[in-house]
Amino acid sequence: MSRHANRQSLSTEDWADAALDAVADGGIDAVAVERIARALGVTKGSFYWHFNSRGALLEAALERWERQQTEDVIARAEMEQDARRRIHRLFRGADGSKRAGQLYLAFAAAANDPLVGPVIQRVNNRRIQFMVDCYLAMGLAAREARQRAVLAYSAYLGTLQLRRDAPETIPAGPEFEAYMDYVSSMLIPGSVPEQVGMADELQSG
Amino acid sequence: MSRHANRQSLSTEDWADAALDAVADGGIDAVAVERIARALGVTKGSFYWHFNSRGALLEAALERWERQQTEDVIARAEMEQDARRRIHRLFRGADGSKRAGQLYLAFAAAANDPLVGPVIQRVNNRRIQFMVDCYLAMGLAAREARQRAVLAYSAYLGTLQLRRDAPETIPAGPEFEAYMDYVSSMLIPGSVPEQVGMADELQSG
DNA sequence: TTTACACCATACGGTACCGTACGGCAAGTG
DNA sequence: CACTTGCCGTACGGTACCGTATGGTGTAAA
Repeated sequence: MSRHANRQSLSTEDWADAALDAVADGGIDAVAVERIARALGVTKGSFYWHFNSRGALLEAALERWERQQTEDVIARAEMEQDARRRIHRLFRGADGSKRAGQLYLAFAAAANDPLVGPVIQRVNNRRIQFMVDCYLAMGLAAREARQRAVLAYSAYLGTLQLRRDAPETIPAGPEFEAYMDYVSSMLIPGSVPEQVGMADELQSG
Repeated sequence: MSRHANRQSLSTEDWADAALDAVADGGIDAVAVERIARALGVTKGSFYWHFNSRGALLEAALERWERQQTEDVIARAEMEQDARRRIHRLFRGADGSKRAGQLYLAFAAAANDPLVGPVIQRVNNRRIQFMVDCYLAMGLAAREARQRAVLAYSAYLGTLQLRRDAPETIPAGPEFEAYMDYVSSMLIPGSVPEQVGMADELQSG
């Protein structure tokens, strides 16, 4: 077969990656054994040698996604010392990795699935906790840190959704930069919105 | 049959409503002819008398949803003269009607569907435009009105999603009121947070 | 070379869908 | 009373799934 030229045999990681690809652009229902097998150039016979069921594949994909999601957060945290710049970078992430957003939205849409639910719950808690810690590091009180983190993360999720469902509503091109600065000025404390806005105008203009 | 006791025959609106119920708690894939027929106490024979295909039912459900969504926005607009209170009311809507949120999230999750995509795109545009108008009525400049509307609507969508996928992250009970006041203070201009919160407490109590 | 094992193909039974064909029944209409 | 028509049930073919059973093929050790 054509596969033999590239690779001797498939591993469970190959299947999990293919499942994540399927989720990214077809939702969780796209995790279908025969369909992914076709995409990998094999048949079901191969799949059921590596996995016991479709649920096992979904579990493997979820585990892989959660792990690299966690690593992503940790990497983001270690990359920036300044808590303010950490949050700013997080928001830019909503623009950058399109696939990450698609994966989250696809999994979140299937949150009632007993396999998916706990995972996206953990992911959400971890990410919100990450933002709470950022705000705490900026000197905010516990209560306002949590409030602001929840609001900021909500805005993040909503932006993810708008970029997918109504991209034309989000300012594009150079306007997008100004919008991002505006969002930062609203959600990152230590500066009055109007003042920040004018400062940004001066810097970008 | 048992249905005969209640109603002589079904109308297309009955089917569309049943389809919306299915969407609300099963996603768009729950719009299955035989399943909804069972829920209505009939068989496919009835369905294909009223509709030509499953797509036609989905179209009817979408049309119905968009219409009552539009009416909802208009009603909200006419209910409150003060633009500031209009937005405040919108955010409280994220708490109130659970079904509305489920419907939006379910449809949005299927935005790549050629039937669904244009509809949720129109709904999003209309709702954002509504908020832009609110901010304009408050005296904001066009540019900042749009930026703030997009941010506020993003936060709204994200809150919808968090309430479904990780309800424990959102402050509950009396804390929720404080959080809502906090959100309002962040997204509604021209007022110091504490003042808005106390004003609402006085009017509602 | 023979044997063992990892890896995969083929073939099958079962379910949940969609859509079609057609038959039946009650209410109205001439 | 005959006859249409709105509404629905039944039966069928077709597809896309899941999961199982079983056989085949290459590679590597014995």
